Amino acid sequence: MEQEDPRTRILDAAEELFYGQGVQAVGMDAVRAASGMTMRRVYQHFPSKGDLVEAYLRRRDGRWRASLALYVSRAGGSPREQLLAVFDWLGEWFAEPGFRGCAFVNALGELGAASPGVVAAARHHKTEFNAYLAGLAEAAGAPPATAVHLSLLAEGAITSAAVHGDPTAAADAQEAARLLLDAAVPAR
Amino acid sequence: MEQEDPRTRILDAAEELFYGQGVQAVGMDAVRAASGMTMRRVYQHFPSKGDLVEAYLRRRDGRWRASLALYVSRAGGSPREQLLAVFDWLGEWFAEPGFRGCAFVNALGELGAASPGVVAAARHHKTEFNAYLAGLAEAAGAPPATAVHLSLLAEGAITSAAVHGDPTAAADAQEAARLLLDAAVPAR
DNA sequence: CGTCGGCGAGAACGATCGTTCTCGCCGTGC
DNA sequence: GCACGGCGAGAACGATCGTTCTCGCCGACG
Repeated sequence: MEQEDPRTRILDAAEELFYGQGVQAVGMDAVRAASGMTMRRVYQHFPSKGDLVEAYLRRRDGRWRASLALYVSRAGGSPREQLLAVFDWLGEWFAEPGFRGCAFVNALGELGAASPGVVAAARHHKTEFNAYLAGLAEAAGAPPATAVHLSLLAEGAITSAAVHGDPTAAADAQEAARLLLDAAVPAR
Repeated sequence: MEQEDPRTRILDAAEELFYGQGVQAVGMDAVRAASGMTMRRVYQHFPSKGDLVEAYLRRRDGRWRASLALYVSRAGGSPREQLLAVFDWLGEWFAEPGFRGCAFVNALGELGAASPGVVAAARHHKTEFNAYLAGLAEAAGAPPATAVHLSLLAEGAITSAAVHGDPTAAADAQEAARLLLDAAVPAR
C-alpha cells in the first residue's frame, strides 16, 4: 500500500507536517523521516525548502478545489442548492481531525512577508475559489456581488472554525448565505 | 519623544516585528535592537520569548478592541448604524500600511499547534469581538444569529483583505451586512 | 573481472536561534 | 576610601536549522 512515487511520498509527508505544525516549525529532517527517504532524495526532488513549500501549496490547492467541486457536483440540485452545498462541504472539512484552518492563510501569515511565492499561491487559491463561487452564483441568477458576499462568509467560517475549533461555523455561514440568496434572487 | 517605560518599548518593538514578519521569523535580538535595550533588560521583563509573544497578543487585543469601540461609539447613530460602522473601521484598518491580517490568526497558524497560550489568546480575542457584535446587534433589534452572521462577514473580510491586499473587502462585507440586517430587523 | 556511477545512511558545516554568562564600569552605603 | 550590587555591551553556549559532503556499497557495462 506504499506510494511508489518518491515525489508523492515527500509531498504527502510535507503536507501533513506543514499543515499540522506550521511550516517553520517543521525541519527538513522531519519531512525526510516521515517520507521514509534519504536526505539526498528529498533535495533531488525539491532543491530547497522553499520549493517544497510552494509545491505543497500548489498541490493542496488543486486537491482542495477538486474535492469541493466534486462534492458540489455530486450534490446535484439547482445552482442555488449547489451554492449552499459548498457550506456543507466546508462543514465536513472543519470536522476532520487535525483541521487547522486554511493552509494558505496560515502559510501567508508565517512566510508571506518574506516569500512572494507563498503570497502568489495564496492569492491564486482564493481567487480561484471566488471564481468558482461566482460561476455558481451566476448560474443561480444571483448578481456578482452576492458571490463576493458568499465568499466572505466562507472565508469567515474557515477562520472561525479554526480559531474556536467549532465546525458549526459552516452551518452559521450557510444560514447567512441562504438569507443573502433569498434577498438577491427574486422569487421566480 | 521616547517612551520611558521599558516594558512599553519592548512591546512596541515586538508588536511591530512580530506582526510585520511573523513570530518565528523574528529573533529576540531583533526585538532587543528595535527596542534599543540590552538583552538583560528584555529578559528581565519577559523571561522567555513565549511570554513576550503572549504579552504582545494580550496588549494588541485590548488596543484593537478599544480602538474599534471608540470609533463605533464616536460614529454615533442608531445601533444599526453602529453595526455598520464596524465595517468602516475595518476598512480603515485594512488600508493602513503594513496591514497583514489578523495578528491572532497569524500567530495561531504559526504557533497554535504547540502553544496553548496563543490558542487561548486567539479564542479570547475572537470571542470578545463576537460578544461586542452581539451586544450591538441586540440593541439594533436583530436576533443573535444575525450577530454571528456579521462576525463571519467581518472575519472573512479581514482574511480576504490580507490575502489580496485589497481593503475593499470591508465595503463588500458591509454591503452584505446591510442586506442581512434588512432581512433580520423587520421595518418599524 | 574491473571500473565506475549512483545510492543509502548519516556526519559535517555554517548560520541562526533562545538564553545565559562574563567582564568592566559606575553609583551608592558604610 | 572602599567594597559591592547592578547595569550595558556583547560574547558564549548548546540546540537546531537548511544544506552539502563523505564514505562504503552495489549493480551495470565493457
